[in-house]
Amino acid sequence: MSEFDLGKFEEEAHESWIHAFESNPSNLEKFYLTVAYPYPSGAMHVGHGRTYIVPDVIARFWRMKGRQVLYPMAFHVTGAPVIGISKRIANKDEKTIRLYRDLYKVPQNVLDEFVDPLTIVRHFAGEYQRVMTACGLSIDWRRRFTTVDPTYSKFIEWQWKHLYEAGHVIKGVHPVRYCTVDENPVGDHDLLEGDKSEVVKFTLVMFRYGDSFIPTATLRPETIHGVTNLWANPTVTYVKALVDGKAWIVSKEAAEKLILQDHTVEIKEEIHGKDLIDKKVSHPLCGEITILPAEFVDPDMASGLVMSVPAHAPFDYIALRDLQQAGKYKEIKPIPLIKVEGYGEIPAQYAVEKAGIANQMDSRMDALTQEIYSAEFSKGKLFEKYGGKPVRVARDDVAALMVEKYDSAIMYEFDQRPVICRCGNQVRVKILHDQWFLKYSDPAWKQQVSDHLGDMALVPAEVRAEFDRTVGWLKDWACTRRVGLGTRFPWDTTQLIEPLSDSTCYMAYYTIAHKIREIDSKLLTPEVFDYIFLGKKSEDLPEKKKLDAMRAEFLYWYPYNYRFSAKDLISNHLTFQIFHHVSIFPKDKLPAGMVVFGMGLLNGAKMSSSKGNVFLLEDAVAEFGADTVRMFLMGSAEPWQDFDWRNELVISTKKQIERFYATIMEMKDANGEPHDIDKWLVSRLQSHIERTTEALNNFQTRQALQEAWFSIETDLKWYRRRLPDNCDGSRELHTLASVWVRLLSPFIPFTGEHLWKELAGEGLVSFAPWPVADKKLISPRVELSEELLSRTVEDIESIMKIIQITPKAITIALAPEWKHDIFRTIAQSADRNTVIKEIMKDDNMKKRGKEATDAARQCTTLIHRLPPQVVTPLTQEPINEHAVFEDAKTFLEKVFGVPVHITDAESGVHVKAATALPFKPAIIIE
RNA sequence: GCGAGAAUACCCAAGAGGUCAAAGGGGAUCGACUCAAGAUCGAUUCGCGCAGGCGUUCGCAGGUUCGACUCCUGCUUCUCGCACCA
Repeated sequence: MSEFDLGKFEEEAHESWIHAFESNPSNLEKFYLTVAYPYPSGAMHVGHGRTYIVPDVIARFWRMKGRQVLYPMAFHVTGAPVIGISKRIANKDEKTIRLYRDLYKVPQNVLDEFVDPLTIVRHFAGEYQRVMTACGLSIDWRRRFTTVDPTYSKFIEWQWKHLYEAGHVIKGVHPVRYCTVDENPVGDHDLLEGDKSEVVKFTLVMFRYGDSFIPTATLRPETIHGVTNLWANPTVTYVKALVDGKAWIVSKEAAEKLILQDHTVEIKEEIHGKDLIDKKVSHPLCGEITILPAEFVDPDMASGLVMSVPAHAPFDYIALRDLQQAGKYKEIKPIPLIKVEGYGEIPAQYAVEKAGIANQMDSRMDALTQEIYSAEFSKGKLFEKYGGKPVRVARDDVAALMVEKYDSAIMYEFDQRPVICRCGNQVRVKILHDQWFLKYSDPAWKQQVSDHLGDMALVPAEVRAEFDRTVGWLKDWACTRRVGLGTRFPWDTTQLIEPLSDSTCYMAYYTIAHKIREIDSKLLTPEVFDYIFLGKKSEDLPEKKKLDAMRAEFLYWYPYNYRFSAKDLISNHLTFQIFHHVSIFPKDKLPAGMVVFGMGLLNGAKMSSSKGNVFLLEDAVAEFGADTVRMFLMGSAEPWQDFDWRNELVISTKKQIERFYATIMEMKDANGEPHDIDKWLVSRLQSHIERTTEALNNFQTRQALQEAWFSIETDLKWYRRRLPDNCDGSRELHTLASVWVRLLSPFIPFTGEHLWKELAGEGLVSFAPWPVADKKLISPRVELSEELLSRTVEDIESIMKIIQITPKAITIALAPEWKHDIFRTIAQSADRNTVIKEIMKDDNMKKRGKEATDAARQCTTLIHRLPPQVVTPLTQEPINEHAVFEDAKTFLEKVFGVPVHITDAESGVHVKAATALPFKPAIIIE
């Protein structure tokens, strides 16, 4: 007998699996599943393990169910992260080098090569494939590709041609967060501070000041009619600069910002803030006004100068009031221009006084400003003399008018500051030109996506709401980049296609990936792909025979059945791919389903490579064995739940596999004659088969393991207890072993292959037929009898525990026939309130009086407590309780070590016998 | 802040109005087998009970119902997402 040695099983299986999972179109029905391809910039940890093992278990399950299964894998290497990594390594960044050298265990000579970004992804792509293979993933590796392969780029170009022609790709101008030191846009994850900041759009209202303009930044251009003065900060240094050839006065900071926002700026002279105070300025829409001093004016906020509307802005109101209380500028009065219900004549005054705010420093000022702003925007209306329009309309109208006729410009600014880049520099808003977008905001496109989403199978069902919301929420997506790896953008080859945007239809590419390599990428025109994927014929197609083969391959496999991914991708990748599919592919080739995963924890904390809180998958496989890792990951939570990796729990998983191995080895040679209890074991096995199958149909790996592993094990324990003395298991055990190995082999395929060979199974267990429950072998009678017996044993045990006497004998007294009648009547009756009356009408029962009503009440309680799958068959055809206990008498005596008597309750043995009920005999321990 | 989901005994977790003191697993404790350890098997794991029972529980506070772990409302806490990033 061979020893349990996972390492050896792995070696054997790998040998037999070479090329085994390469999958081609056939007569069988297909099952195509994909998983989000990895970006290989580091080593795999156990969290990655689950991402790829769940689909593998499902793939193996469907393969055994007789489907032609395709599970492909590729590597996403486009984008910028790896560029940053190589730069950091080139700059000898200690932290990065430590991560790669010590945690990921990259040999020094390889690490030296990492100054080239492509080397990094090539190295780790190789590592990924090696570790994935070690985990037993049944991947068709012939189809492997990377997203920088020339043929893949051709595929992307084809795809984008279609998106462009459909009007989904548009060119625009876009304000972005920009670091002037890095000379690059910065994403949220690159920010040290201000990661919640948003870019807001200010209108610069241009006041005339001598030969210059003073631009004041506002979000409320419609309030121009209520401007009473400007605010300048007397402590700040302003500059006079030629902006696009015109003289502007702005803060120093603003001058720098304007350069990034499409203006030419030439600074002429500095002007001290205090020199602006009391100067006159004018604007055609409000006439001549004065510049007043205010320290709240922030030079780093937009232009550094603001207009004052004391009637509608609490800050302006208070600042003016403070000055007036000091006896200055008494002649200035707030000019209201917006009517808003519930805020009196002058809303800012009303709100400030109502809140009892004493001065500018009050902490409630921001909230108050926000309140007035919202109230006026949603409910406010301009006075008739200013046009009478609602604020929400007037705002845009006035802004447009100002830009058109009164020299106004737009200035972008953050809604909060500071915003600091990872490099420590202040982040600015920069306007990017020639920025291209995918027009996800297009309502018609959204509608197509929503419609298809409704037809898709989403697992678990709860994620549907999040998908729906994402489709509604998506705005235009900037889809070109200036740095990184990737495919050139066809309409501006200085730019690259953004890495999420090149990963939306590659599931279709898998179907042809191994064949398209044979064609020179220069020949891969859009017409070639039109033919392969859309069946569009055109003249002069190259390599027609090969194209036909690819077309056939695509038609066979597509659409994919299920896509697997972690839930954090719902709001981008998973939704994007539906957008792209509905735009390019015909209806019958659209994605069929998705399975969304939960996240992984390590010892209760989030896994994070940068924090060092990772356990490498390769180390886990080496330490515990691939099957252990697989079974642990599948059994610790359902795929969509978060899971937690804990080494001490993994160890006990390994013991379980070992126990399974020992049990199968023990059963494989069993060949005794079947006993009564075998019928029970076989009957139970059928429902375990059914339930395991059902669970895997629904991707419930944990539930499936529960059924296929623990339920069967529990049954076997009872079986062994019930086996007569000196009896070995029967030949039925051999059948059970064969079924059991197959049920578990999607989870533990290495052990599965080994045991399958031990059982003399045909071929590989990976391709063995999935067990099917045989209804004929299910015997409810037998199961019910065992249920009665085991319940009674439990009862006896629980009584013995309490009474603490050493029993000399046990008597089991069975309920008389008339109690069975009552039990049946109650179980079958619809109305439990009147059923007792019904029963008592019977003369036979009347005679028994209280005894009968008591029995009826007890039966009612009992029926409530028994599961319906017990009650229903009992009412249809009662089991012969006497026979059950007589047959099990030897067993009972063995268990309890005392003589067991079986008798009828009414034979007068004991007063306690009166408590006997159907399915619940009275127990007398003496 | 906004959107989506979650909260069950020592831990993980099943549970979709009466089958619930609540499956299963883990851990722990006790016992059996062993010279011993490991493995395996059995028992216990909310409290109280010398007869199969009773009492109190499923984040917190209310509500609906004859009856709620399950439905509704509010609150608290946690996870994920909120974009130009894989």
